[in-house]
Amino acid sequence: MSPDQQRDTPTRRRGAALEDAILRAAAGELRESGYAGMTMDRVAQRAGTNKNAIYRRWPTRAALGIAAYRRIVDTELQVPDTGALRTDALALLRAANATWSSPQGAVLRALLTAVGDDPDLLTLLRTQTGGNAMDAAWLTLLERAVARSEAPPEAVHPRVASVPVTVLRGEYALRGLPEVPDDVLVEIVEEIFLPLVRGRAASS
Amino acid sequence: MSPDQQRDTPTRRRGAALEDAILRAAAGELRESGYAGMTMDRVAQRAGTNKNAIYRRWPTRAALGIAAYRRIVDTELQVPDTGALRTDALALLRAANATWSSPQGAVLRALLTAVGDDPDLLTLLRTQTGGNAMDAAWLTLLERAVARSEAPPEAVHPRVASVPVTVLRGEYALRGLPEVPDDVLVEIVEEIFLPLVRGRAASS
DNA sequence: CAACTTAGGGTACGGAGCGTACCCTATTTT
DNA sequence: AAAATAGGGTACGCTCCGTACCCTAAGTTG
Repeated sequence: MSPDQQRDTPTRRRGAALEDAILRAAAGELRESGYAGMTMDRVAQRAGTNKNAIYRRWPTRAALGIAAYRRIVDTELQVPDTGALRTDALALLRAANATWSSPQGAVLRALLTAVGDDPDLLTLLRTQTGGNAMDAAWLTLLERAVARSEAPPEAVHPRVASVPVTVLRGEYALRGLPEVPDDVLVEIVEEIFLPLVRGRAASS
Repeated sequence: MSPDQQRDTPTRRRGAALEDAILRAAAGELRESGYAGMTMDRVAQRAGTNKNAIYRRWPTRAALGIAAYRRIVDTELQVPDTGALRTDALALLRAANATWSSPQGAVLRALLTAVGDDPDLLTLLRTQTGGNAMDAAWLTLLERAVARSEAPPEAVHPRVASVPVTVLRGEYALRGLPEVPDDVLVEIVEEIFLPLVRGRAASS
């Protein structure tokens, strides 16, 4: 709740400077109090401005939340390259799980449910979040496995690539939140992902 | 918003009768206005009672919503038996999709997001909803396929059984709500489920 | 049958929080 | 210098959850 902005100077911020201050404040609230705690009034106060300035830029709280979320994402997901598909997949799935179980992940999940009925915001969130980067990572994983003849070429398929993360997300959605234990990750890789890859060999 | 209860008789309902009236009213609201429209005040008014009587029985709106949801579920999911795994799976997945895309499914999804951070309510919802029945259905599907030697015995596994529905749910979660088109269902079965079943043949 | 206990009913309220409306003032543009 | 634009301050309306009182009907007990 620290001011985050020195309003000493009676100079009135405008445009980009103000927008930046708002986003910084919103991101701070997200970090400290989660999405539920990111109140419009609090954000306004923390940014040293008022709700007018916010609503002039974002039509709704959820939109602001998504915009602010970018600021707390430490992106730069790097694709593991351990030399074997199994260990690569496990590493990537662990990375995903770490993200989802972090406080940051809690914010993300809250955002997801908050915009669950607005397709536009939903796709916006997905593009900003790098959920697409995740899929891309799994695809390169698969390509490498194919190059090592560890997997059939037919395994390089977007649906296949998205399965592990989807199942992991399912765990979060159905069970409560705490965190998905590591043996579940192993199970996803060994009981689902690897058999799936293998099974696409003699396919159409 | 029709009274749903004749309060002509000054006879004051108690216990089970009242509880039933409340649940009926809540279910009616769910049907007509969805979970968002299921206001405690409206339920109370519609049941011809007041919020006291409700809160004496359910601690929170979400709990009432879950209890009322049972009433609008037309359960009795029957396991398809077409003679082939592919068509069985497709039929079952279509049934699941029909449920999820119906207004009833919208209520269910709203409930899911509403209780997303309460593990207790979450499991309560899952047991009442028959999400478990779904898994069981997929398992019998697999068992029949094994009996026809259409699938290896190792394919009968809870994780395998839950994959198609999980992926379907993922479609709803990531894309907006409207409805998942049929070719996606076909894709899930052909590109994921069947290869997965096949791939578990020479497994551990 | 009278006294007592329990549970409903009526109603009002506190508290959040979103989104909006006004009106004034500092900046920027013309 | 005048006009247009965008911030700031502040107060509201509105919805809705959950709670608090206080009164009364229905059951329960002696």
